[in-house]
Amino acid sequence: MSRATLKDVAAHAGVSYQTVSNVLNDHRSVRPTTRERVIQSIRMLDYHPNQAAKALREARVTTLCCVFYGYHAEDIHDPYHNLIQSAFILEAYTHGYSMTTAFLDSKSPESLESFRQAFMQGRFGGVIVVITGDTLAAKQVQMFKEWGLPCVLFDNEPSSLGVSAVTADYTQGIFELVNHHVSKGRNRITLLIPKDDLASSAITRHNAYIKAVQSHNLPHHIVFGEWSFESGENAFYEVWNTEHRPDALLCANDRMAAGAILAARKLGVRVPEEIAISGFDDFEFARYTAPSLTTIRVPYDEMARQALRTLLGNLEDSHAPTQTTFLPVSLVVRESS
Amino acid sequence: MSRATLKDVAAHAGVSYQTVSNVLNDHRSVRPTTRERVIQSIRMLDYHPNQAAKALREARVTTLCCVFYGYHAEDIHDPYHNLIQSAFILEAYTHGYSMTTAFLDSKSPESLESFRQAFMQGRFGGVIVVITGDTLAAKQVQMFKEWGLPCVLFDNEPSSLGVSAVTADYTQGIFELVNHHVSKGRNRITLLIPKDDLASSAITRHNAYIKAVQSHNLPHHIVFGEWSFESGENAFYEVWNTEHRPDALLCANDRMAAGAILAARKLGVRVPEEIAISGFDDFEFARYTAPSLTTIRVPYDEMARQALRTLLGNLEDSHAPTQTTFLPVSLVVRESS
DNA sequence: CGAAGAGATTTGAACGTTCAACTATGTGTA
DNA sequence: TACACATAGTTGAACGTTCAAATCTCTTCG
Repeated sequence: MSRATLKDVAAHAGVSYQTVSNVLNDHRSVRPTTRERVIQSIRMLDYHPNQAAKALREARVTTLCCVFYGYHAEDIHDPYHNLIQSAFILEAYTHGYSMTTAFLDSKSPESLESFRQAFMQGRFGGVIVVITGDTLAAKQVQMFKEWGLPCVLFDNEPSSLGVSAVTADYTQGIFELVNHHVSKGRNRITLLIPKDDLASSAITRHNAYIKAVQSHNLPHHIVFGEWSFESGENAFYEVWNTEHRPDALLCANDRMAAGAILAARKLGVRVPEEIAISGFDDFEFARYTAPSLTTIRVPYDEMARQALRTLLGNLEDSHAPTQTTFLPVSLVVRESS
Repeated sequence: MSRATLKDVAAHAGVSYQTVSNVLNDHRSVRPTTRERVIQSIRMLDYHPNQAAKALREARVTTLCCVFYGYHAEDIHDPYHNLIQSAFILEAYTHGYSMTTAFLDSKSPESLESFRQAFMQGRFGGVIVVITGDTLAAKQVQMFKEWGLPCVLFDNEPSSLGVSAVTADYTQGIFELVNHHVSKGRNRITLLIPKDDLASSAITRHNAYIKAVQSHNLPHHIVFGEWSFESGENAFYEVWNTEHRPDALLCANDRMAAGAILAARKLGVRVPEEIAISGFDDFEFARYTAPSLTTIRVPYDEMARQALRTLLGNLEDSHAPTQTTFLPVSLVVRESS
């Protein structure tokens, strides 16, 4: 019933347990015939090396942790987290690692404490940090470094934190989007973006927008929301009834864009005839909206895989240089523009 | 730099390492003054018991695994998985357990093999299995039992598998929904539900629908889809142009209902005047649709917590009786009906 | 044919914890 | 005073693995 150990395999193959270990890690040379015999025994006894013992002896954990910051119950429906998390898990698997998840809130000291405890207990050996809209979180990342917890930032530029990061080329995406709207004859392009809680990825989009419209000698106009569907809906009502009524609304994510499209329909405003609306993410529901949503496809899955590989690199060589990777994004034109 | 161990604490407090262990597990009696001294030392040295060593000695893993079955890349956007997974993680945390995730496909032997390997390596000590639309998966659950892997089924009735399960009272939900439609004067109520890949939760909804309409002496009519938004859209086109044109379309999940609502709008069919449309789940986007969606709220988060507690119960006492828990659901009436 | 040296294999110790058995100390009872 | 006995604390072994050093077994060559 209980699982086979090194010694069981050794006894079965008629060698010492160290020889079995040598075969497994091909550490010291083993005679081919012996190796074959040991491998046979491993198969027959269905032996699998005990991870706990390995971790104890090697002082190396093969579990990683994905940290979601600024994660409230309402955010739970967001495909964003789901998508990247699955990508982490699958990529970790292929490298022989397990993946755990933690939800942190920079305003809750207890959540940080229980996280630290888990780390100190050796439950995971490295983290990928996903910060969405939690500006205080960056300080805690600094703390991770002090703890000696290897760390890679996801979808965030590390500024001066001194940690590696993987993100996408949002500047490129915004430029493509603005160019697209301009090419369709739009010249009153408004940006809808969250005001508070500006994660660095949002700051990047904000700055890129201003540069992009300026490059076409167009005025910039910004209206503020907060990432949610409802906020997109409200922002549309607000922006439609001002002197700045735009002919293109560039929403900083797909959810707000979906809200704006609904608001337009409720007001009887025709999209894209009277106003073009675009999103940012290219989640599944961008195809559901009526009209379907023009947006920027962000390769979150590829970014996640890259982040995981970067983290593994840091684990192997703790003095690896910190690096920031930018992945390209692409414009997806649909009916809404 | 390296972490404090039992011996470090013992040396600091001037006792033997076993005494420290006794304090931590209050196993043998320790004099209050000594206990206090040890606790002080633990604090000062920032000691945290090493999980790997604990797991090795106790042959007990404090990591659980959440298994998603029938999980294809396209399903990744589904709030369903996201929601329950977060609930698992949070509940596990409060009990001192970590949570991993695995994606299995009953048609892929490799995925099963690498999963088994992870289990044999002692990466997790129990699983919660989430099967959506993978009829072969049930056989693999049987296999888990043979491996000695404690297991709880989520959102699925175990039929004769002999494992515990947590699900919701879908029969109640369907009855409430049908009664609601009837109370609004509807008498041609059609069900939209997947045909193949019938997870037991879908079978339950299917049977409940037939009983419910029969209880009102109404005819039953069923049209088949496959859980997705697109399938809901197509099903609406199909059902609208038949002799069986319904005045209420009861969709087996929210996504199909959202698709149906879009299709109705595209055809210029007024909802709910000409036809009522209802969903099942009550995910966030049920509020996004135009009109907003009448649906059944399924307490997935509470179900997840319950499933995790059931699993922990099985772990503590491996001879605990298998039990199936049904949680109540509730009708949420919105504009679409 | 004996010694050197490489190759193959074994033994001992350690990782940090818990369990079992053992020793030392104090407390009440005959 | 001597004894039993609970209480407090200690030491030794084990969990399953890897690393370091030690031993054994061949070749190969002077």
